Amino acid sequence: MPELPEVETIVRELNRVLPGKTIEKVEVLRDTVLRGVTREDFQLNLRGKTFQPVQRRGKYLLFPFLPDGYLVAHLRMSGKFAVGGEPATASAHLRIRFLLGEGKQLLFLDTRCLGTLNVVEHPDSLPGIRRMGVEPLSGDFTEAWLIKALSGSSAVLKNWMMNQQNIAGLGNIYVAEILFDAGLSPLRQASAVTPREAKRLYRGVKAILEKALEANGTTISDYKRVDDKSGEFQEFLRVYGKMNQPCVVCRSPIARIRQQQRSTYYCSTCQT
DNA sequence: AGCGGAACCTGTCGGC
DNA sequence: TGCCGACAGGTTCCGC
Repeated sequence: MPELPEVETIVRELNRVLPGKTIEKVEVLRDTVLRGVTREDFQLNLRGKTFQPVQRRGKYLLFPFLPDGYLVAHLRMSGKFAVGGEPATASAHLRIRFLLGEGKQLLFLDTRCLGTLNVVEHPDSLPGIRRMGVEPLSGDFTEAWLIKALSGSSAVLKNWMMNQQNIAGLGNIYVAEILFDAGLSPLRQASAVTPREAKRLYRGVKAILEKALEANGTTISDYKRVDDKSGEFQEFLRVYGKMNQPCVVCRSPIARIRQQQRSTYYCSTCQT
């Protein structure tokens, strides 16, 4: 489900309510969302902890606690957070409930149960975070970096963009939209992308992510923000999910192919 | 190194 | 109506 713009939107919304709130009780309704930590340790570690500002790294949410330790969450395909008033929430997909006092609560819901929650001393103890690539909205992400990184890879361009060890936080929707924006075929070899093309790609990454962030992310089927509102970027999608629909630029039908067991949508005329 | 396949789960949709 | 396969904003492990 969520990629960088969705996770960043959720982080911002959690930060409007969570900091300063203290966890009085943790209810685990589904053990399997806990990774590398037992239910007992999870509850013991978090009880009494006070939330600080939430952070994001790639698609991970980081909840730091003082004097040390982090709750680390990954939403995978269908995970969601919700902040509720009264504990009347009777969703069949409620997996973890954090009671915060005064009737307030933080809920973790996940239809498919692929999402994960973890408690660690430091986020880098998780390989997925330790090996995370550059943050595309940070100053570390530059044209020069992208040109060099692409030239040193033997991967196919779509796969390279999806790899979190290269650029952090991109996923199936935004890679499709970025490659369309840049006019580059998802089937290209990364190393064959010219510096001129890499600059287009760089601008595409920035432009698409910034616009998606401004729109609070994309709601296709069930992504919901913390307050249960939807994102609006789906109004701006040009290729993702548009199989056989006319390309907005050249009117030829959008193609769907398979790459790494995922659907890739693109215009074979505009993207070369 | 990088890719395909399978696995982790649940739900929905389209076709027969 | 019911069954069955395909598909879904993700990641990881295994084998070639």
